[in-house]
Amino acid sequence: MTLRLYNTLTNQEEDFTPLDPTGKRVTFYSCGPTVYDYAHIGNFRSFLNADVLRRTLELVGYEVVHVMNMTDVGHMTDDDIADGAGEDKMQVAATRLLEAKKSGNLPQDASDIDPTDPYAVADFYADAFVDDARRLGLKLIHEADERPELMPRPTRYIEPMIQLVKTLIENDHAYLADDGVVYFSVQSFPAYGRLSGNSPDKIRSGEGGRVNEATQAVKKHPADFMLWKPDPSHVMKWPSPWGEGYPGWHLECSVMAMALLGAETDGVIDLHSGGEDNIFPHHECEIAQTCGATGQSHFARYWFHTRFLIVEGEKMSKSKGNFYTLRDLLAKGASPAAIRLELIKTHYRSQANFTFQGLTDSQRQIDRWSRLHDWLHKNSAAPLDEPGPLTTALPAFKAALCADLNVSGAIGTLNEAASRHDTSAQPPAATGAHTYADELRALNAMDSVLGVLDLQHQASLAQSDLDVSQIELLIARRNTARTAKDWAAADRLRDELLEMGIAIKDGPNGTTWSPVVSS
RNA sequence: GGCCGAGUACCCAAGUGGACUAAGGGGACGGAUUGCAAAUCCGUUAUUCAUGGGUUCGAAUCCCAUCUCGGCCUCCA
Repeated sequence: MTLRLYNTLTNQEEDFTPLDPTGKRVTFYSCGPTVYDYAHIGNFRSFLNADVLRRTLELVGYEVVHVMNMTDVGHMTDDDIADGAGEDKMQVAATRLLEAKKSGNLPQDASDIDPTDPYAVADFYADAFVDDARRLGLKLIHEADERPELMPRPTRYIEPMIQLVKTLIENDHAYLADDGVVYFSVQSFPAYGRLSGNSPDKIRSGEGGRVNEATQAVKKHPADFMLWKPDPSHVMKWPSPWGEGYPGWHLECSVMAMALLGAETDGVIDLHSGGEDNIFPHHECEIAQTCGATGQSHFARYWFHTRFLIVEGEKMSKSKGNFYTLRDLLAKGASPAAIRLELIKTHYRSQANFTFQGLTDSQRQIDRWSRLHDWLHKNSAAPLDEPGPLTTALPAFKAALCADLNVSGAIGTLNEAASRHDTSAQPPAATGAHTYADELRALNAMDSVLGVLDLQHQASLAQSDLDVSQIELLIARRNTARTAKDWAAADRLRDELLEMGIAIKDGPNGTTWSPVVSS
């Protein structure tokens, strides 16, 4: 089945075919997090969509080499290209950690880090990101346990960055300006603007309100962007032919993608993903740098961008109080599986609205799929006269994903099939050659892309963090009261559990419980 | 000012010219079940797709205009 994907480069949906002559291997680079702070759920929507794309590629039979960087070079808070004004971001992070340490608010796992060491700060947030990403089921994280090079760190690629800058100067794509900074010359690269539509003649310098007048003057064109800035005062700095300083922030992706994925293809890779804000300037500049050095017509052949997430109908911002990290949501009792589903269920090219209602919806959805999974597992030996509904629906599920990752459509086909199984009853009598194990396989194939059932299973194991014995004691006392028909006492115990954040359900096979999510 | 998206039921969200008398989930309502709830199971819930025109035998889907919302135009996923 051919995957159709929207390519930002051409502004249209295209058939996806990899560069690999055998048509099997796909090279995929994702712009990952900056590690100056905890990643928020908007970041994770982008990373999760990349994960869904990667899993879809695998479902249809490709072998994916997926790389995601973790940006640990300390950029500036007002990082306009020329000047790097403002504070060093790594310095800001360090100060934040130092203050937290003084006030005793430092997270448990950070109590022994040295906030004055920028590498330690970066490591701290990088580790936090890996933990978060693991909880949300990013497949890449598990691979990176064995192959850490799949999650490269720019600070370990400074030398090839310097090499790239040298090459660009030799090719007349870059120049050393009067302020000592090396800039890329956008006018030397006619394709500049192809990805974003912001060609040099269309760019209104300073329209975004963030450029520095003084630095614009030394550049040949206002859109020229920094490749190397000498600055001995920067927290993270390295020697270079242009003085001690730091690299331009677009450089890392070009260098690491070429080194890890494009070594045998002259720096050309199949797929590159990021958030919509990466289109310009970040990815535009990556293309210019990379192609300027390789002479190839393409850097990535397909560009995949996820739209922004808004929260409760509004742009997410700290001042509105709707800014959430994964940790914030977990603290409110949301499960990683529900968060994952909530973040992937809206088409990646639509703006998604994250809501607590949606989180509840997603959790219920997952509970139903889990119940179906358990039921199929329990009855896996039972025969079916014909291929079951999930088995029959699997091609339609794949087809939906192949239509530019129509996750909602795919979930629709799954639900339609799922509703044809009555999980509250025994499987109907049959004698055919098919079995419920086939149905289970189909469900698992679908979940290999959605990636929620394993997370849900892990979460139910992790509930042992709660005081289970206390909960079970209260439930036992309540059931004793119920047997004695002491309804008042039973209801009091139920309320008590609810106050602890535990909802209980009396089923035909006894009482079960689950944590309540609060908004 | 330039470029790019979006507006489908109470909410989330598919569908992008003909099997649409518009998927799926949540909610709500009715029924089964229950000490009462919750959960579960069954059923019902948009003659209509922001608005106004147009193209067409046929439009939620194409075109034009209008309104509304969002993003990018050198911090940002």
